[in-house]
Order: sequence, then structure tokens, then C-alpha cells
Amino acid sequence: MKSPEKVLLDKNIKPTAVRLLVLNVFYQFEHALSLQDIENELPWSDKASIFRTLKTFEKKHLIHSIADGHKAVKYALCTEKADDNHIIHPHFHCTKCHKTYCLEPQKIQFNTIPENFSVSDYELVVKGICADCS
Amino acid sequence: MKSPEKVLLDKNIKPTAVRLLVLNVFYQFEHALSLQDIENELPWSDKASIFRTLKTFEKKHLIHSIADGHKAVKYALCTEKADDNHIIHPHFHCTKCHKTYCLEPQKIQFNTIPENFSVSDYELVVKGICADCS
DNA sequence: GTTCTTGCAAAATATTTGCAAGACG
DNA sequence: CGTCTTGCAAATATTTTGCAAGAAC
Repeated sequence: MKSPEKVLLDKNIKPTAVRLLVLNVFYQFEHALSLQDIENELPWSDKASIFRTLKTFEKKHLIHSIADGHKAVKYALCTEKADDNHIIHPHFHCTKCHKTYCLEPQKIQFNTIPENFSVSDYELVVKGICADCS
Repeated sequence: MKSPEKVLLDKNIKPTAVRLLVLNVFYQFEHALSLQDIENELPWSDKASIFRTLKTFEKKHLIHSIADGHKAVKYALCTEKADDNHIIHPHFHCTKCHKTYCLEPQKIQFNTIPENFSVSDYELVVKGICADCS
């Protein structure tokens, strides 16, 4: 298990106090987190700093954002994975508790893209009821 | 071609002035629209009324919402389609002009859903560059 | 010193509700 | 009358930026 400091350094992110705190929050939860979720976990940190930390993490591909359609955008750690074509990044959004989970990446075939549209990424949100709620 | 009034009546929505205006805006555009987009098209209508119109349309399944991760939620007309299992509802989000298009529904096989998670819907957002921007 | 990060404040953007007047049956 | 719809105002929620102090190199 890599130390949090090393995780950040490997991504070329300076391991500052706020950043380590935010990263640790991600390690604590198995589901995706909104800015508000993280602020709730870190009441003594400033929301703007957390916001900028998330943007930094996202730019450096340490986390990715997920639009699950419920309230704010959520964020989750990126999985180590070759960014191959036609690899889909699936998430599961529970319509009851509104938690969003990352699922295993999966290859798909998809062939209804119109002419002259070029694809860079696929984002799938599966809606339903999670194990905790059923 | 059904008249707008009939479209609303068929969905059990009373065809009022604001609702017809909003519906017509959807007919005018081939891409998905945010609340703000619609307000811009209807400067003499009240945003709250448009908002409630969208919620009504969504509840009656005349339109559906799309979270493409860019700014506000967008809405688009529902296609006539059997709500079969494993039918995916794909949208294309252009990362340059930020327009979101509906793509043709497509059947997929998807098998990385964990135990005890029950699926009700799949929503796919494909990211890339649209024909207008390339 | 120069660059980067942080906290505080506040602006900007987006969503949602309360309420009363009017429309409609 | 009773229900539904609308416009106006305002509350709430969410995202984003400006700026100055301090930390890091």
C-alpha cells in the first residue's frame, strides 16, 4: 500500500495538508463524494480550498467527476487502468439513498455514433437500488 | 404529425400557454436544453414557470433529464420506445461547444453489476467533439 | 524572492419554494 | 367554489473567483 504522500507525488501533486486530508476522505468511503460530502467530513477546512483541491486532483487524473443527475457532481478515485478505446467507466447511482458507486470498467461495443462525431470517453450511470437499500 | 396540443393531452398534461411554448422550443432544437437555454428562448416567460413545466413534463415522461456533467442539467424529448431491459439511453456531449445530443437507443450487455444491486435504467454519456465543432 | 497554497469573503450560477392573482371548469 | 397554473419575489443550494497572508522552495 502506497502512502498518501507518495500517491500525490506520483501524480505530480504537492502533498499539502488539505490535499492529504481530502485524499484520506476518499480512502475512507467506498462511494463517490460531492464537494459538500467532503466538507462535512472536514469541517475545519475551507470549502474553496477543498474545491480547488478537487479540481487539481481531477486535472492530474487522481480523481474523476461523475454526473449522476442527483444534486451536485460527485468525485471518485481513478482506477489504475489503461485508457483504451471503448472502455466504459460505469457508476451505479442508488435512487433511494443517492449514493454513487464505481463499478468495474468494461469493454463495450457501441455503434450509434453519428458521422463526424469523434469520441473520447464513455460515461455510464446505472440507476437502481443498491445492496444497502434493498 | 401530431399537434402540440394533442401531444400534451396524450400525456395527460393540460395544454397551457407556457407548456405549449416550452414544447415548441424542444421541437425547434435537435439538442438537449437546459432551463436557462429555454428561458433564453422565451424571455417573456417566467423561469419558475418553465422550471415547473419541465418537472411536469419529466414526471409525465414527455421529456427526460440528462446529466452531462457540464453546468446545469439538460432536458430532451423522450423517444417512443419500449422500456425494455438492457436498453441504454445514450447521449453525446460535445466538450467543445457543450451541446448535448440524443443518440439512438441501443441494446447492451452489461455484467459488472454487484450482487444485490437491482438495475432500473442505464444512462450513457459519450464525450467527444460533435460534427459542428470538428 | 518567487511561486504555490490556503482561508475568508463574496460573486456568480443554478435550483426550488411561497404566495397571491387569475384561469378554468 | 375548488383545483390548477402562472408570475413575482425570495430562499436555498452550488460553483467559482479575488485577494492577501503565509508556507514552501
